[in-house]
Amino acid sequence: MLESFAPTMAPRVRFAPSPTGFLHVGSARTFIFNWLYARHNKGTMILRLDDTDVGRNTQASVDSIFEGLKWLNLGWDEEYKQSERIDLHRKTAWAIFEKGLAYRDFTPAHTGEAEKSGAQGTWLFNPGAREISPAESDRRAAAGEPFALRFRVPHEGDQAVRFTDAVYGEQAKLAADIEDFALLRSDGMPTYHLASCADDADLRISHIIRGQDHLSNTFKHVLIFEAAGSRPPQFAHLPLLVAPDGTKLSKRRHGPVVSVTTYRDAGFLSEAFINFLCLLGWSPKNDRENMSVQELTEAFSLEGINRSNAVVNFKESTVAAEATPPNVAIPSEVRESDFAALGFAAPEDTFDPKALWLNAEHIRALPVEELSARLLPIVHAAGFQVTEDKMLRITPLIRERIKLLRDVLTAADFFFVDQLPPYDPAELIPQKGDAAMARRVLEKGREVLANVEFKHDPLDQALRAAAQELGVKAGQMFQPIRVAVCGRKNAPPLFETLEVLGRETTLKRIEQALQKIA
RNA sequence: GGCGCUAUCGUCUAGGGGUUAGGACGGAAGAUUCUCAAUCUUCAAACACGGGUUCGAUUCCCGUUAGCGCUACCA
Repeated sequence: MLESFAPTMAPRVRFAPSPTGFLHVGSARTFIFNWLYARHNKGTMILRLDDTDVGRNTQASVDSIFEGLKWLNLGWDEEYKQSERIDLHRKTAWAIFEKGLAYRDFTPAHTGEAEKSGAQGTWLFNPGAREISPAESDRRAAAGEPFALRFRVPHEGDQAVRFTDAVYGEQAKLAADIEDFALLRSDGMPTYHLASCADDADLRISHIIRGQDHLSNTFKHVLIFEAAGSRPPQFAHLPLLVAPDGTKLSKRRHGPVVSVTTYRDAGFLSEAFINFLCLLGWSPKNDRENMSVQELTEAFSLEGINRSNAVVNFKESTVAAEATPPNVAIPSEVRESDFAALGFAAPEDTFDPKALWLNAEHIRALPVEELSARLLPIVHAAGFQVTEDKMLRITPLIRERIKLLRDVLTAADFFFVDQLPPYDPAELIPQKGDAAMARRVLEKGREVLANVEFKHDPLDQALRAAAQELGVKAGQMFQPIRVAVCGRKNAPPLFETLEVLGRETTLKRIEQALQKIA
């Protein structure tokens, strides 16, 4: 082959969402795989808005897509809008018509959904439409009669349309089984198939990496490319992302967990989210799982993509499915905080456990300064006043205790507030102890902590010595103090915590605890 | 209905004519520890079913079943 002597060209790939809904996780994964392929091969990443369906496009969808992509923070090299390229699409369609490979169909468009489900057998073309003579076709068109332009699929004989998919291998389908699909609608607007192929050819797309739901459409696309005189690009179809019940992801059925911004708002790190999505339908084949974007880029290849659908294992919120009337659309700006109101479970148990684990891993891998900087705005947004410096000292204490960035709010709350929220005084009572012991421990603690230096080692020594003096175990000494200063039993290590809290706050909270059990 | 695609632990996956079918998440148990978390150790858990081919199939072929996709003048 001649091509084999030519230097291999840098690939050009595209992500082509249609703005008819928010950016969902499946689309995000398609974007990521395209991006990874482009970067791995030093190619070009193109973003193209496939907005030819004017009736269903919304600005809100466009915004949602950009919002989601912006969070992913991967970027792209070129950007196009299909709606600005309609002349090209029409030109392509009429060129195909001129070659005799398309014809005008004056049959009125199917109106209802009636035909869809009841369709028995295969519909290939509208009766009579193919046979209209060129002269009559021209005459009726000139008379202003509306028509759709259809591709004249060669149904006679047993010729097959073929292509090789990088993931699914050799594909062939009898042309006789392919219907005469539309190129131009009766309003003159291009259909998805035509616009997509015309643009792919014009933008010199070398690899089309997209969802498997397009696998059977690809036969039509090959027909269009060939009719337009272009060589079809390399195709690579991705297995679909499905819900735990096996059905495709849908916001109405599955709630906000399918929207990219939900992950962002819940406190996912975009790099963890990307990592998670990459592991769905692709494998580096060396048992690596926790990977940075850099590592993913290096490891990515089309060969690692597998063929069966992958389940995003979030918790099915059946309550919501039943409680939410099916005809009530959930607004796209639904936030994690509204989950409960809508009947969805709390975020920590709705997300795929693996996504949560990866996020925790990525959080721990972040340098303290960076994690702290990411946490700060969340804390501020929640209405707490914390200095950058204090946050920097809190961060190491919670970074192994949070799975989502937002967990900072529950893991470190006692550092932020002046007055601890009310807690059960019974919590102050240590293991195998009683209220009297709790009181003795707190009184001793108050005495010791009034003088000791508020640094880890001196605190450690002083409190342990105090425990010995009182004849209680170290744990019995620490627990009442921990609850007194944190308001709960489960908290970061005591000495580090006291160090950050400082003497004044510590003593004040011990005093309050003492009053609680008085 | 037609056409296409898919089938390994609960989930994501590795593997491949002969393996104790590997890893990870999640689960269970234990160790460690001032609680929680993290960490470490251990355990349970899978080749959808039926036919071939073969000395031998989870792996190759066919069928069945199931799931998914397409079957629009949606994308």
